[in-house]
Parts: sequence; C-alpha cells; structure tokens
Amino acid sequence: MPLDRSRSIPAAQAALNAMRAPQMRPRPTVAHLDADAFFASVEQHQRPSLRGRPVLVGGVGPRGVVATASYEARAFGARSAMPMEQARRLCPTATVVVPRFLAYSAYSAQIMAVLREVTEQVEAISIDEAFAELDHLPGSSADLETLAHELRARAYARTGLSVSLGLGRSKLVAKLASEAAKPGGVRVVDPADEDEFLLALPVRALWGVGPVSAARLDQLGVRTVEDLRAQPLDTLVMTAGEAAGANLYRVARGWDDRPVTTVRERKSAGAEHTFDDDLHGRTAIAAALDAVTDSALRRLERHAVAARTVVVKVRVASFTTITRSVTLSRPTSDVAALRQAAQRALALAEVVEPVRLLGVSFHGLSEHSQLMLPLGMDVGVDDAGPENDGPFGGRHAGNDETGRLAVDDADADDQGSQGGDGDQDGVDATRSGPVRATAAALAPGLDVQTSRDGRGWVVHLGDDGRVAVRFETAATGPGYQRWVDPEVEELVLVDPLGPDGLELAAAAEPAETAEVQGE
DNA sequence: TCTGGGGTCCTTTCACCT
DNA sequence: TCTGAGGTGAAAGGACCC
Repeated sequence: MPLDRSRSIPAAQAALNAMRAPQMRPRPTVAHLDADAFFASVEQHQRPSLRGRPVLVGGVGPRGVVATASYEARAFGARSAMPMEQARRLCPTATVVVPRFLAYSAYSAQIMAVLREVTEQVEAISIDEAFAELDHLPGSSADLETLAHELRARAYARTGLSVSLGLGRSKLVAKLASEAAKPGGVRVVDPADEDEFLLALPVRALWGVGPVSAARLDQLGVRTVEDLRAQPLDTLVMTAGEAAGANLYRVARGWDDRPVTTVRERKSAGAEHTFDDDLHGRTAIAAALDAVTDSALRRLERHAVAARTVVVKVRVASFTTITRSVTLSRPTSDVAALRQAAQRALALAEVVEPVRLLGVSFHGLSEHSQLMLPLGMDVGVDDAGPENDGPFGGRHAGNDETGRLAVDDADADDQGSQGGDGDQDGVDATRSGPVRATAAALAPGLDVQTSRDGRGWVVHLGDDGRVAVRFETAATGPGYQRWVDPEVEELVLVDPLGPDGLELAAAAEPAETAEVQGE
C-alpha cells in the first residue's frame, strides 16, 4: 500500500519527503488481516453443499463480472473482475450466485471484533481486510506470531472462515506479508528480513501499481522491487507522476511510517448501473437517470445529510466514459434539487451514443444542510435555477413528504447489486423480513424459505418460472434440492443468517466496513 | 474476452482572483 | 490599463483498490 490515502500531502512536499527515511517501528507490530476468497467462503460456509466446489460470486446478468471466485474456481482460471460469461466457460461446473452483502457484513463484523479484542487501533480498509496496531503488546516477533495464529484460530472459530495474517513494522510490509501467507497462513516479516522479502517481489504486487504503471515501469526494465530501488527519484517521478513516483521511491526502500487510523472521513457516495441492453433516446436515458439518482440518494442518506456536487457518469456503447458535474452554491439535502442537478449534469454531457451505464455520485458531503433559496440564487455551472418550491419543497417524488433526505432510514439497498445483476439489483434480497418471492425478485444465491422445507437458497431459475431450491444452512449439513413453483407454493425471500446461524437483527445497519465494496 | 460497482486519489486543464 | 505570475478551486479523466 504505497499510496497514503489518509494523509494527502502536496506533490512537491511528497517528493522532498521521499528523500528522507522515516522513523520506523522497531518491531513487526502492524498486523494485516485478510479473509481468503471472502464472498465465496461465506457462501461455502452457509451452503454446505458448496464446500470444496467451485463457486463464482458476482453479477448474473449478461454484463455481469466476477466479484470473487472460490479457490476451486480459481484452479480453472476464473478470477475477480472477469466477465461472468467467460468465467462460466472456464469453469462450467461452478455454482454462480449473486452477492449477499448483509451476510458478508455480519461475518466481517465478527472478524473485526476478533482484532478489536486485542487492540483498539483497528483500521478496516474493506469488508474483508483490516490493519491492527499491536505496539502496546510486549514481546518478541515470535510472541507476535503466536498471537497472530491465535487470532486466525479465533476468527475461524467465530465465522468458519479462513483468514490470513501478515505482520511487519509497516502497513506496507504487513499487507504484503498477509498476501504471502495466503491462504490461511501467518507470515511475520522481521525488520532484518525485510529487504530480502521486499526486493524479490514483482512491482505489480505493490499497492498502487496497476497494469498501466507496471507497463510503464516495465519499459524501464523495472520488474521487481529490487529493480525499482535502483531507479533515481526523478526517473520514477517522470514515469509515474509526482506523487506516485515519490511513493514508489519510498516503497522500494520499505519506508512507510503511516499510523493505523481508526476513523476515515467519507468523501463521496453514489450509485451506478450497467444496463443489460443499451439505452436509446433522451427520454429513456433521463428516466433511467432518475432511478439511478434515487439509488445514489439512498446511499447518500446513510453517510451524510447533504451534498454540494453532483457528478453524472455516462458510459456509452463504445465504452467511452463521460463525466459531468454540477456544483451547487452550498450543500443541500433537497432531493428535488439534487435530482435536478443530476439531470442538468446529464444534459451537459450531450450524449448522442446509446448508453450502457449511468452513474450518479454526490461529493462535498456535509453533516449540515442549508436552505435552498429559490429564484436562481443557487448558482450552478449552468444558468438553470434550482426550480424547487422553496426550502425543502421538492416537487419530485422525494424520499419523504418534505423532499429531504431521511437520515434515519437505515437501508441496505445495494445488497446483491455487485456484479450488475440487471434488474434484480437490490430487490428483495435487501429487505428485512420475509417477502413473497416473485420471479422478478429472485436470483441465484438468494435466501428463501417454504413452510414445508424451511430455509434454503435459490440454485437455479427455470425457464418455466419454477425455482430450484436447496434446503440447507451451515448447521444442517448438505441439504436436498427440489423444484418449487412460486405460483403454486408460497416461496418467501428471507434475510441471510449470520455466522452464528442466527437471524440478523432486523434492519441492522451494515457495518461501516461493509461499505467499501468488493473483495 | 469484452469489460461491475463503490470508492479514493492524482493529474491536467481552465477560470478566476490578487 | 494591460500583462504575467502564482494561488486556488472546480471540472474532467484516469489509475487503482477491493
């Protein structure tokens, strides 16, 4: 993790700092925990018939991609971010399911709790990853390694999931160590062994070096961290840019003194959707934008009261992405004003091609909202006035009668949306409490229940409207499968169970860690 | 092969102000 | 009054992460 997301510094300062070695921790007290194939492992834990079998978690629509492949599926070449159709071809025996973020959040919370039992300094960096600072604990590297094994065992006991732990004297090394420990291991890198560990790694292993940077470095003949260390600062800056170049210079030397931070400020919130079929025509695109804006508003209301900038993202059929934004004069929670700003930004994009993706995100988040003044006093990028009916008086269908964002409405609207599973996105998989299943609301992997068989999950949707359901939970062992016709027999969508096999608390707010998507 | 979704951060460009 | 330098903020695009 070479890029310091938490402490942004000006580029020139970064270059200057790059030349100085920081004061490093004396012992490998930074732990990085990473759950192995997290989404797929949760599925295998809750559905015993999937254990030891290839599982693909992701979007099931024609444009879906793989969020996580189980290790069994990886053996066939399936990988994260691969188009689902391609992964299916590589691994025809794989079971494909949509993500269930409510379940993943519950497992994540348990894993994070294991870390918090030994330190308050836990930094969750995604749903399945966290740093922990252990510098308050006495003892040698061997003692810390013993503790890491214990944490691993505790996480397994509590969730049934395998996690890997890396320990180093920096976040950089700890993260790379956990990667080296996978699957299901512990790796402690002592300061004395750091160079040997780092120098052999390919540059692509470093956080912040993606395909583009790796290709540029390759042209310099830089393929390993050892190659990287041989490069002067100015060469790296010319190759990767001011900030990234300075970071590469430091990372190549193992220089990283970033603290483990427990709080992070959210900068934006939004939603986007890739359509199964491209949208044609201004009317259809504008209508679809309203729906995406509503999804984004639901996310916004979970994280902030108001936003100032609305960014619209349009990906057209040729896969070109256009973004346009509208910044209001002040943050607002006025749903109508935010929706309208999104429509204005869309107009600025002057889209002529068919549209495959629409996204809306809100920036300039604020805990406070100010009244929107009517009569064009709210100056945007273009000359359109806010056209609302006065303070909080949105004309459009808002989130409540006042048009304001309802901040107390904890939802989990996007459960199941990862992977772009078309119109099934965030449907009833997300709702608390039983919901009568309809064909449109079902997707492979969702939790269902019948009065006759109890709890199960959707394995397959038949062409005739019937649903193949396997009735099992983590507690039952592998279950039986049978066809259910929802037209004839009551089939109910239910919330997932937690790692303890108990019902999740109704309308539970997903853990903060769950909101960093992906795995 | 045909490319998701939710984010953060960086770089470049431009407008505006002093 | 004109011009340029430098700072700042917004906008847009892109790389990268999980």
